[in-house]
Amino acid sequence: MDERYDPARVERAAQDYWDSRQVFAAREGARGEKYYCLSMFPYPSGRLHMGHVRNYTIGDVLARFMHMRGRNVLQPMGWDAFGLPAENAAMANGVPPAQWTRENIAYMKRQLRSLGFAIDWEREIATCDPDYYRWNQWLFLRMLEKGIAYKKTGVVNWDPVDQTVLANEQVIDGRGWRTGALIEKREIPMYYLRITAYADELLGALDGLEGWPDRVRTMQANWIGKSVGCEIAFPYADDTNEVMGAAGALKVFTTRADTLFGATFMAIAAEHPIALAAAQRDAKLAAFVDECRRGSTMEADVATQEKKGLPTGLHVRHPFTGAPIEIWVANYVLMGYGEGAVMGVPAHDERDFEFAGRHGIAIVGVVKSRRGAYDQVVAPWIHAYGEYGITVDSGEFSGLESEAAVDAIAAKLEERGLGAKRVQFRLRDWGISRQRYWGCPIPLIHCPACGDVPVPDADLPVRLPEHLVPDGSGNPLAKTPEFVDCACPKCGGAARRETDTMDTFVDSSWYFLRFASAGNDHAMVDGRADYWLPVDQYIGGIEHAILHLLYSRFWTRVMRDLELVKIDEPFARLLTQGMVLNHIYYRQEGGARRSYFNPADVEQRDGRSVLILDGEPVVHDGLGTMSKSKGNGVDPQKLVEEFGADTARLFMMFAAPPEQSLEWSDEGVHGAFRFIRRLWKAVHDLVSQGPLPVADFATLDAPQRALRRLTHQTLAKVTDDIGRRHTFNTAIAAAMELLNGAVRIDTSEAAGRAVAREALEVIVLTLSPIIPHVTHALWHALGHERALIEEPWPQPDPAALERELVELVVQVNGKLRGRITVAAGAPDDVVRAAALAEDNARKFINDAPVRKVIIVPGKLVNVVV
RNA sequence: GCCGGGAUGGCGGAACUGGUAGACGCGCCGGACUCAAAAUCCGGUUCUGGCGACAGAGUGUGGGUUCGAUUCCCUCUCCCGGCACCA
Repeated sequence: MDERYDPARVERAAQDYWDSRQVFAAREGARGEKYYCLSMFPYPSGRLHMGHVRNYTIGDVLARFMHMRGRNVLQPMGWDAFGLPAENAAMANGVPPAQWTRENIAYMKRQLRSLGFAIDWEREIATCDPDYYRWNQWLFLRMLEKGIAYKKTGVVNWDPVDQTVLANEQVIDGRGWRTGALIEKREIPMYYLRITAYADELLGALDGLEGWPDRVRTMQANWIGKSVGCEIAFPYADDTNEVMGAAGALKVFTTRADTLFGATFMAIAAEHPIALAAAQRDAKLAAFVDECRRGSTMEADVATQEKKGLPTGLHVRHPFTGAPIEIWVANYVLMGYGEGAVMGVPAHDERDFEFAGRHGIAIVGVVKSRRGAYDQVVAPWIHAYGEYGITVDSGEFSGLESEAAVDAIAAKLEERGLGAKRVQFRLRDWGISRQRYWGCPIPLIHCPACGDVPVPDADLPVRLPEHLVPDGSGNPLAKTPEFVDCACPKCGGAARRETDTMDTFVDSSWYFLRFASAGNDHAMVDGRADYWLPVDQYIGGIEHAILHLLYSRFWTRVMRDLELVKIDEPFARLLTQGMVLNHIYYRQEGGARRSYFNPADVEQRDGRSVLILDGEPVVHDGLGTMSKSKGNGVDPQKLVEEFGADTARLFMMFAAPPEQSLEWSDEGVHGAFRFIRRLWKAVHDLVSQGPLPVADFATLDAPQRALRRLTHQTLAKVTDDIGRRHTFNTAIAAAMELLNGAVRIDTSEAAGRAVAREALEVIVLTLSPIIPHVTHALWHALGHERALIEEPWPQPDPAALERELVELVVQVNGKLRGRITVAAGAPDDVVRAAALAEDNARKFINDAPVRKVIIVPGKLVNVVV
């Protein structure tokens, strides 16, 4: 054994061993119970960053741990390879997205390999490969047949200068990132997936996902947002009838039908048909509708913008009193949600209250709070106004509890055909059309004679041409006749191919199934998926808590209903890793464009941030997730080259528990390296003292017994920390303590060496999932023939854990005053007497009468005086 | 704005079910080794007072429950994630 720890040599040797024996190639039915361990696959942005290292190390630790516990482990890896950054890179460098993406994949794969992850690379997939995305297309056609996929219009960000659709990310303060032009909303036809048809099931099944963090389940439940309420139709008054050209009614949805008699205005979206009709004869209104059309489609922007509204001069009639209620156009009402209209009840809804206050609309209180006594609803808004209570001034419904009033009003509305109880979800259908090049083509053909015609299965995949280079003005597919021009599959006439591509969330909604059916040319999934699925442990960033995970749950159910898989839920257990954060710095360029700078290139000078290169200031934009678009990623490559993969892995796992977000800093990386070197030296020193003795643990002296106890305590703790708690940082800390104990033991005699050896072996075995390379070498050095990866996980020896004496803390009135040592398992009266006799405690008891003594076994005694 | 999460020494963090606050590591200070430096090893390190034994304070803010609160409840502040076309 070398005296010096040489990470590069050690890591090459270990990786060669694993590779040459195909240790991580998973086979269906081999070994014990299956364990499918999956980390979210990366977008191939160019280089790994520390968030990836964190994510994949967590997965690898669990995969290797379970391997040692005898499970048949599958840990695959692939590439979420379609998406916007490839198009941006193409615009910047003139390189086709396909080439850029494949080069990135090659580089990042080398990086992943150098980190020594126990991945079955035979199952690797990239979503930009036709062999993969043909099944997106195939399933989309099945959804179309079943009515799960359908076409309707949707709103997009339109850049009028570039004549192109922008992603939300490309809209900065309402302007296009390249052109700086004011963005408009534009309605275009798109394809949608009917996820709302599964809303109830997706919500209900959350209860059964016990292996998921509560916070994720809560977020999903809130996102689906089931509310039971009432649909109410307000018949048009004569003026509205006239403008709309026919009699009708304005429909709204409300959860507070009990406040119906307090409705003093109606608010409709700018795109609502009544708003459009009214705008035709009112220039001011037309200008306002136009203003609403500009600006962001993002909910966060809509929710924070100043709430504006304008009266239409038109009215509806109250369904019970017949009183006229004026219709307003409001910028906070969204056409895409509910009916695109809400009833305004200022007395009992905070947002309506503010709106009414600003526009001088009447406030009519119709519910009296049960607890808070208030006579009248007056500014400022208080919480009690919005509470349930007893209805007043509500005609025949007065004097009811709110809950009863909702039911009574709904029943009466239904009787009159003016409404009914209804369930409303916040969740909207999933729009999957993207007006972009680098994605999976939607397999449809538009024929002037036959309409929208699906591409026949036999013609799949519709291949994406890979040589195009986008220039920022629209989708290059639309300008490529070889792609667009085609024959109609039905009539054979000239037709145009659909040029929209699919949302990349489609790609990631089922990749975990394809890993389990890798290489099948004839089917999307096969029986192997039934063996491996569901994923036993899924690991990924908390930023995916809603969209990706919800879409995957939905897609899996669609495949279940098509009898392609047998599971309902794709992921049995979920670990949501916290973000790795770094500072964000940028400079404003032309248009709305910002160029970002890596924090490593920025320094603080006289209290401001400047670029080291030119000394000019940059704007600090807080902390954020490491990402390519913000330029704040940290490449692990230097770390691996300088200290090795084991140090990088150990440091990352030691820095914080996995679920916690983490501000990046490489302070402390020396500590991780130092620990590995200390462990190496400890093993080296022990084995160089001569042959390792066979242990007789029955005749140990006190320090040796103490070390043995520590060894087995540590083993139990590390097993629990890795296997149950997933707190790798505390597992590592415990192993460090054990090493501190092991190097202090006297090894001049055989018994001491035996106890030290046992301690070192426990460290090597239990840390092997985290630092697999160095432990692979050390295991051999400790005299073992068999490779560490083939060893089972060790069991603690209960006999080693026994102790005769325990130390208890003595408190007086809850304050720590002293310590006593008593026999383990001593009866309460003995413990009590010892505590009352403790010198320092006695000073604080000071002859006062003892009112109570609380004994927490093995921990403390609290004397209350 | 809405939904979810977080805040503990100079720094990362520990305290798992309400029971010793600060494990482990970094940094820093002192010492050993060295011609010297690096590396390594030993000791110290929440703050205040005290030579010390020890005492007082202390887990973002303000309140509450409890014999006892970092942990439970309420209020506020700041930070992070998501908000449907970043992935």
